[in-house]
Amino acid sequence: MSTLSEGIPKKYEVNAIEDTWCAQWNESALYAWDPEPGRDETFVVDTPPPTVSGSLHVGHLFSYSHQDFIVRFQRMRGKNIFFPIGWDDNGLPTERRVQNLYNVRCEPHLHYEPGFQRERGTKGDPLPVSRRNFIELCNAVTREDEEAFRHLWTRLGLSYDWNQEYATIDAHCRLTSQKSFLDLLAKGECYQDETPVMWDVDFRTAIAQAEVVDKDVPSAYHYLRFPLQEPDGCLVIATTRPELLAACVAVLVHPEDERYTSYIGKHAVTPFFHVPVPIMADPKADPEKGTGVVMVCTFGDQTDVEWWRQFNLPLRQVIGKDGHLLPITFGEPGWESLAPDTANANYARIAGMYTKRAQKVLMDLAEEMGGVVDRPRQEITHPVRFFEKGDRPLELIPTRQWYTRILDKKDALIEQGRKIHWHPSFMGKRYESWVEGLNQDWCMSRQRYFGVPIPLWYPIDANGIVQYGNPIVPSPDQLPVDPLDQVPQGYTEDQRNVPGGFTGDPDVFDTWATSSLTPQIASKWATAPERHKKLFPMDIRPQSHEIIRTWAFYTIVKAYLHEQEVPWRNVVISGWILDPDRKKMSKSQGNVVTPEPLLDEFGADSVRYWAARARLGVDTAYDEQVFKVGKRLCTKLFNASKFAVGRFESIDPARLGPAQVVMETDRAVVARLRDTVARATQALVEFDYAQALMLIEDFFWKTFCDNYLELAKPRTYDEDLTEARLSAAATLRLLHRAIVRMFAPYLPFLCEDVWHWCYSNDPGMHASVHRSPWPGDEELDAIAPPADARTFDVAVAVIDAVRKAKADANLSMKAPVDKVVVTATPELLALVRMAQDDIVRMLSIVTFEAGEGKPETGDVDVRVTLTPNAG
RNA sequence: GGGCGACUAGCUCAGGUGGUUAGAGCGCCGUCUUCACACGGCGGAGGUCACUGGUUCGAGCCCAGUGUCGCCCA
Repeated sequence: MSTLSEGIPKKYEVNAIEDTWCAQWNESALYAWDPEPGRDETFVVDTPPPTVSGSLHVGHLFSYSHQDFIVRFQRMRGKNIFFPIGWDDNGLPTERRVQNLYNVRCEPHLHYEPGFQRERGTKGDPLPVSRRNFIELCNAVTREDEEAFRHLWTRLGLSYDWNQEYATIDAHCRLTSQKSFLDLLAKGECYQDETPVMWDVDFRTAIAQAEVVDKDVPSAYHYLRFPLQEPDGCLVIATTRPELLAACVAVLVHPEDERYTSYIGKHAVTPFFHVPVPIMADPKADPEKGTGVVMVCTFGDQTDVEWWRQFNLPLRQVIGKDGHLLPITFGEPGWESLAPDTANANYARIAGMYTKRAQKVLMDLAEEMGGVVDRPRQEITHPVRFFEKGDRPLELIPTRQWYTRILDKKDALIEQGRKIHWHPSFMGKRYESWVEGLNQDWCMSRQRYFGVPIPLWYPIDANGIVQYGNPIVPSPDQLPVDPLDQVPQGYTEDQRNVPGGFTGDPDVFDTWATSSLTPQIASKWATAPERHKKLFPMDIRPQSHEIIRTWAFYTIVKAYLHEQEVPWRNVVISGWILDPDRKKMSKSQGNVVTPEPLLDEFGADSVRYWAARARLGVDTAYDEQVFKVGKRLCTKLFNASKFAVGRFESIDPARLGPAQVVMETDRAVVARLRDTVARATQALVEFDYAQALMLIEDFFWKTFCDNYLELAKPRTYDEDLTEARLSAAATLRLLHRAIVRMFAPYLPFLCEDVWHWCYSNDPGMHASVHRSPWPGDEELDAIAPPADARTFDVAVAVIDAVRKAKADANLSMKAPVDKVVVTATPELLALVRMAQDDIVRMLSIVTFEAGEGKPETGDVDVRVTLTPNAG
């Protein structure tokens, strides 16, 4: 029910309007997608599923509003809208939230405890829980978190089709994600490899290049003496990671570095551990860096990995998956030492420590011993790779992982990016530079729990060795499958993890492996091919710019690998909301503004107005002033609507058709409307909702309220239904009906309410403004054009001059004017005369003279004689 | 190191294909209240359009540099 069912409300009551229409839209399924119309008539959105375990902040209101402006406009253009919404709940953020909330830790070897309960905020050591209990907690928490988002999205008036709701951990998403993997596996695009991978020691999982960030951190070069094995003497190496000394497998110099050419082919001996390592030459050893001698460890950095492969060096793994130094014994195979006892004694001082601590202990020992440190360390700052969500530097740890081939497709992926329209266009460059910089295939397995399981088992041979090279694939009707819970065909549960039996892959997919399929998830690629064909590729992907390298990139990858298609025609990139000091809002910095109080204080329409003022791609500093401006616009629109509607509502709408618009000023203002509609429409077609809003707002406030309404007002007070009064009333109705529709994508609540005051039963219109047609030429063509398009501007020029005279004399705008003399060229004078009656009545002019002549300044010369003692 | 973007009134921002005295909102100053709105109307002050060159009859807009800030990539 409209708040207006009992008539036009006296006051603008934001909350009543919002509650009414939220409920009404939901009940009538106003935004539901219709599966019948063809692809051309449909507008399809690949909506970003928010990470529900993240904190809500105003940035969400901002970018999600942007999508809705575009969608609501397209809906009014007659498009059948496919606007799904999902929740990205699987992955680390949720796990971390559950760990903190319940103070638990997942221990996969523990048994499931049915009916497990745990108080939140329990203190003490984290409680170990089974994998299944942990996942149950994750599911419970995400359900709550989703509810918070659902509530917020509804309040904000986002026009989602809630029938299409999904969550990236639900059965359909798991099925889609697993089917995608199996499809790529069959195509030969996925492979497993046991090779050094970037590893976060706290989360204890592999991660992919896309999740790595470089951070500048303070460090130091430590200069260590490596005695030579054959002749006397020593080499001095500079290293930032002396704690990896036990993992040293070679020493490298540049082949043309004359200082060291004579050493090439000989052996150096590591300090502390007395392990002889070959001295080799390679151009990648930089003579300018440190001493020009570099030690190769397994593994300190990516170059170590390259040298290790290139020279087929041995593997000496000293860093464990948890980041502590592993127990090792010198003297055993692979750990040969010239002095094993000393080596073991030295290593015992650092075994089991985190690398940072081990470094300090080892260097203290070096100082103590003497002869190892060549010169004082040199403090530097250098970039170190971190997991974007991690706190400790990444290590390179050889582990078995699944990969998707992307390095061999860089050119094709860049080509795909060029087929997509990026808004703003320069964002496409970010995609390209990311693809150009790829140096690893996509590692998509994660050693975590709350994710989509990798749908594979592996046979175990009679000796108990897992045959990873020969995975057992589930049948399509088994999906989604959990290989740790379910059994492959031809096996029984009692064969799990025993020789001659099988084992399930314990890992889950990278969360992006599933999120990269949001188009396929929404279109139901895996289960409804016909529906998929109708929706894919999609029209737009709205998102923000920090996830171009992840979400946009991976989605393009998947669409290409599966169907050699682009996932969408357009990407629309929202900027960030920055704090007033232009810093990024983040929970850790404590500068986050929470959304619900803002909606309480200003109302959804005002908050949307604030979002609409920011162009695509432009970061915007948070400024509460803009909410107030939005609120003011809403109030103005309410008041102007109330007044305008009041001027014509007593007249039968059938008598206010286009044919009644006969006066020149009326026709002239309609010409202005036509121009505004054309420009705003063009802007919105190009996704420039901010430009469109400016045009609409300007027309509404200046042209409609400040000038036309005042100019036409006196005529609407005529007692009889004169031609002049009908013309004014018809024009007011026409302009206002268009204005309400043009504001509707931005201010959906207020506009819907106003719409129901008088337009919801109009022929050709829908009961809801949001399904009514966007104003267009067909509608405006019915009004005869003005004699001259400039009439309105000329009238305003005269009005402004009289207003200025009144203001200068500190008079009320309603004060009578004795005399106004207008001088203009014959051409413009004709226009003045056509607007003369309106001007005279509006400004209470007693004598109005218009004469031909050459104006001293401008096009129209206006001389005003004020009435003495008036006002 | 390479790339991208920004730099316009005190603040936040607009300024299609270069064309007369550069715009808005907020803030500020003045003023106006029976007859939609004081969350309003009207008027006003306020800018060497970061800087230096160049192209042009003419540049905030085009070109080449410089600077500051932010981001992306390595």
